Amino acid sequence: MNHFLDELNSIQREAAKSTEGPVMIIAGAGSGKTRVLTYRIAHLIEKNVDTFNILALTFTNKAAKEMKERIAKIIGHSEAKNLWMGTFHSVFAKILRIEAEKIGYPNNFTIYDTEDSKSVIKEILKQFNLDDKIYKPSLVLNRISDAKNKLISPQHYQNNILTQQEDQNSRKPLLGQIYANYQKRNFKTGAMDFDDLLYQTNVLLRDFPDVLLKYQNKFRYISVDEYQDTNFSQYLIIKQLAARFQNICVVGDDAQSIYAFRGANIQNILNFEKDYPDLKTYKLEQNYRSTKTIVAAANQIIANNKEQFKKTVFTENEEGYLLKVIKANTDNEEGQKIANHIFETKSQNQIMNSDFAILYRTNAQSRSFEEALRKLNIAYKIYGGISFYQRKEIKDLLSYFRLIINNSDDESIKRIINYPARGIGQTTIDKLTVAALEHDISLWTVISNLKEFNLGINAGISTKINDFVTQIKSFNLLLAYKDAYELANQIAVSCGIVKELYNDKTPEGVSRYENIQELLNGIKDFVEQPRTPQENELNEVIKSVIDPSNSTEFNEETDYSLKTLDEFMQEITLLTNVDKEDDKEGDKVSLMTVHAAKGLEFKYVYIVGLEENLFPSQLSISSRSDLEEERRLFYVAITRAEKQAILSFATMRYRFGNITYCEPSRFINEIDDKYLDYPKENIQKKFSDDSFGGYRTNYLKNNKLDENALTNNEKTNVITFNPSNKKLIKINSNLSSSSSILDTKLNKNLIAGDWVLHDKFGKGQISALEGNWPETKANIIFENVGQKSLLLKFARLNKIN
DNA sequence: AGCCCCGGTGAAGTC
DNA sequence: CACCGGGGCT
Repeated sequence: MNHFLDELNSIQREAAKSTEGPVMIIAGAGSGKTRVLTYRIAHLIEKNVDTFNILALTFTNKAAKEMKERIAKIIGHSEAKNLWMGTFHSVFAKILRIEAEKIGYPNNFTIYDTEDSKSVIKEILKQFNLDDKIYKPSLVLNRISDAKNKLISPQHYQNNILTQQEDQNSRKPLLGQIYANYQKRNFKTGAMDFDDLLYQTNVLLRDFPDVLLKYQNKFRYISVDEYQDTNFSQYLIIKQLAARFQNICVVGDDAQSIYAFRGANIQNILNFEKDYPDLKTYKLEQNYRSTKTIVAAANQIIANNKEQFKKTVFTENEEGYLLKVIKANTDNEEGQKIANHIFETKSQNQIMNSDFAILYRTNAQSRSFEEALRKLNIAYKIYGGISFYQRKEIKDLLSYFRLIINNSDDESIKRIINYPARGIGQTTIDKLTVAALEHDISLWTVISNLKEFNLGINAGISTKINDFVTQIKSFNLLLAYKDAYELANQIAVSCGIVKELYNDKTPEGVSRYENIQELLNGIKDFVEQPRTPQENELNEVIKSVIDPSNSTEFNEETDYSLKTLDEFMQEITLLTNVDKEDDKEGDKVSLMTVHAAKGLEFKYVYIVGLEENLFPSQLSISSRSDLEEERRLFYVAITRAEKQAILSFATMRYRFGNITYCEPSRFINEIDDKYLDYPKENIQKKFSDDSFGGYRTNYLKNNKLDENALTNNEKTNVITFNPSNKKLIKINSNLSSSSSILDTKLNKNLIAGDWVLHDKFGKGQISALEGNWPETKANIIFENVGQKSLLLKFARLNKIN
């Protein structure tokens, strides 16, 4: 039988065998990096490295699970079980559960998701009496998140002149105080948000050298997948842990870094060499996934980026099909054309639905594809969107679980104290919240000692609150003695959620009821799975904490083999929708965002909505580094394809309830014509007189714009009218201030020979005009900067005499 | 306390 | 268009 390393090419094999010291593997798209990483770990184990000493960080928990299974197949299940594998968040959440008390958190701390975090921020804004239109909760949270990912503490933040200046300029001078208050509150309620899982790990490793040493000794061999997507906080954790043995292997592709928006720092990979001068670098450049055409086109796109490692991805696969470009008039027509193309490709080549993927920039684009596929009876599956665990009914029930595990979890109390309705209204909750704030205690302390506070709550409502507290306490006592399924069931029934949803016979109600059942079934599955050794280790720590101290007499009888509800919660809190997906159910076309497609591959890949302001997104266009990230995203999209990539765009689409006109994405133009299959006129005739694809055209009167026929939306948004083709044009209000629209409208009257003054380029003369308004380009010879070609609709010109 | 309707406002990507 | 929050009504 072949040895597993024989399945690798020579560079892959060298990389896999290079186990000692710092290693960086730059892996081009489709170059088999997962395989290398997997075999590298298998090889370590074969060399008798204890699995207990291996840590592998992956991008999703699903990836970790798959890798573990592959390793188990090579070296055996009992061995593989001991490996620590998972995402940064899940691995360090586990370590924090063990060590939490050192940094002042309870071991059973709650993990807040984004919704919880925003709710905390809203409350702080209320307390500080701040306008949530200026301090938008999502913005505030982003700012806090950025700070944490850069390991900037609240104190540090408030003392830093730079951050203070930035916040002054953005009219949000109190952000530092909000940040400090946010951290204080969460500490008090025993809660960590996603960023805390990394931030607090850093605090732990910084302040407790003995803990650092313990984990340095434990994790002697560390590997990090998708290293290009790590942020500073993650970078530092790795650096600290690897400092003693320096057996650190990072794998990544700078060309596929697409998470800068959440703090990922491409410099981590570009600078890795500086941290480890005796680093060994391997470049995996042979692509095994895609055709020559796809690889060539992808290389050409990425070459437009300045910041990158030099590498040459090549393939020995066949030449393959050209990249097909599809033009549609509307978003609906785009859906139809793509669905038809899938239909035809299938019927000609006997291809499975699951060989097709439709990738879009934003989740909101999925609608037209769903409709079109449904019409043709093609099965599809949407990935992403709202995750199972984010659904209201699921979060409601999980909030009961959370509160039972950690009584201090204020967010959960607020969520469920009156759900199902038990007559505890907003006025009452406000009174409770104020009391908690005044005494600097958690909501739970207030409601469980209600009679000690004189809150002016009438006797009837007080009884209801006490009943609620009693119920939670009774579940609390059962936590250590019932398995997760039994207890979850009991809670779901006796809190009234099951009854509430059962009585709701609307389709939504039925679906919610089913979701609750699905959750309970999931818990049953969980209970039936035996624990891994790591889980056992964790379990012992946690059990000692959640066991109520007033019932020590039962300790002897405690059955530690029970899988309890708190364990279940730890297991699922950090699962993402990607992790929960089960790809094996049915043969379906995949619909997902490009981000979600990272790491996947399909025979036929449709990259849709390739329009300026959509892909690349509007928000990226003004900054070079953001635009480069969009380009990497496009690169990721194209390199998912094995046989053919199909690119599509629409010339108009509905956005914000308005018709907007779109231009084809610059990314299409960056691909050489020799790789593309499209009729040339497709691109040129952007504003052709094609049918309107069902959109309204009745705003004309005597061939002129009839203002009265515009919808309110159209009126309030900035709309101009193009007399040459009789169409409405929405000018994006983000891009042009209202004054500049007036200015540039005047440009319409300019003719060759006119002298103009430009804000930046100074004085110049128009030598020629080409194209019809609003696409008119002017060739202008400036006195100081020479010849420029400018689009009149954008250029800020003033005519001079 | 709870429901409904209205209007204002807002869509990138995610652990 | 879709969601959310506020206000008014029951």
